[in-house]
Amino acid sequence: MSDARPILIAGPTAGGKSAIAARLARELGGIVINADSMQVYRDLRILTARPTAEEEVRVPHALYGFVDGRDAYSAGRYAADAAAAIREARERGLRPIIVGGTGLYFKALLDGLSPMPAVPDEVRARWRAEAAATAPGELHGKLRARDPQMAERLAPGDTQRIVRALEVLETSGVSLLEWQQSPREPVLGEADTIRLVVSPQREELYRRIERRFEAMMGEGTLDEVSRLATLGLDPTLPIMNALGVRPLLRHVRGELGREEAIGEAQTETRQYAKRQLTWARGNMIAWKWMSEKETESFSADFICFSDP
RNA sequence: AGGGGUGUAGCUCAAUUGGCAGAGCGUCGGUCUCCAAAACCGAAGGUUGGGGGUUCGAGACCCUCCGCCCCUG
Repeated sequence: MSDARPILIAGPTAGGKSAIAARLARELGGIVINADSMQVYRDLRILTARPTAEEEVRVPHALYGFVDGRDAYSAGRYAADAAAAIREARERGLRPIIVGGTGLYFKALLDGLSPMPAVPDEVRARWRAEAAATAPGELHGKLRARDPQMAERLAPGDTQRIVRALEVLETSGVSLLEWQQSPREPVLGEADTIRLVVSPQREELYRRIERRFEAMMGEGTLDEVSRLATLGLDPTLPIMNALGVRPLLRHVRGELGREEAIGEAQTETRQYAKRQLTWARGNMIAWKWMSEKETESFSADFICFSDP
């Protein structure tokens, strides 16, 4: 009998996850399912290191490049989309290989998300506008007045979460804390998965990040960023926060030299990789940690180590 | 070679003209239940180029050596 458990592959950006996922999918008869918050968008294929069209032909892929950059995707939508993708993979007899760098998306799959009210765009927009217009501590004060327990848990400068708490409270009349305490329903049981964290040593990882960004420049990422610029998107949209977008946009506008823009983008990427590793250290303790190199010899006896 | 300038944290620069060596960025660590490539919190880091002198006290003033920059020949 064959093992059909989904394989989850997490780890820092540029660490070599995608290559492993594609190889496993090929060898095990699987489908690569995205777990990356930026690779869901159609725009910026090169900059977000999304698989090429040829790769998607060679091996089945799902949840890549299917969201418009004008939309704000979310962990909640991901949990639903990934559940559907896993279901469909099983119907097609394909083993799910879920790969990506977004820790929260894996958490949403394994722990589930508490049910949350749908916040109307109007409410969300109003609180965000208020957040932008007031001093950082002020918004926290408003939350403390309405929901002291929730305010207690949030740093006064953490505008994003304060806005979230305020919008949920306003639309539902119930504290976000209460919503969060309601039971969560995982998409996948941890025991029914094989989980890998792939990462080279820090120094090697940083070298790879720097090399990869140079390669992206060579592949024409500047063109896709220029194209993005012409869309005139709201700068607060997630796609506009993709690593490298800000410095490259400034370069396209002539506000920043090419080398400086590259340097800033590489720095952003290193910082992100560090955050990913911090997340993984704290949240992926029961995962199998390995470098890309270590994975080269493992696929044959894959089942051995993963099935103690 | 002569003249001028400059040297402070990994980088860019402060230090009320002699009175406790700081900031931003970077680096490192952490938080995190629906924007997570986000948002936020914290920490380390210095023989102030070297040596000598003046002074109760020197990053600052004096001497000297070294490095870098500019001008002149």
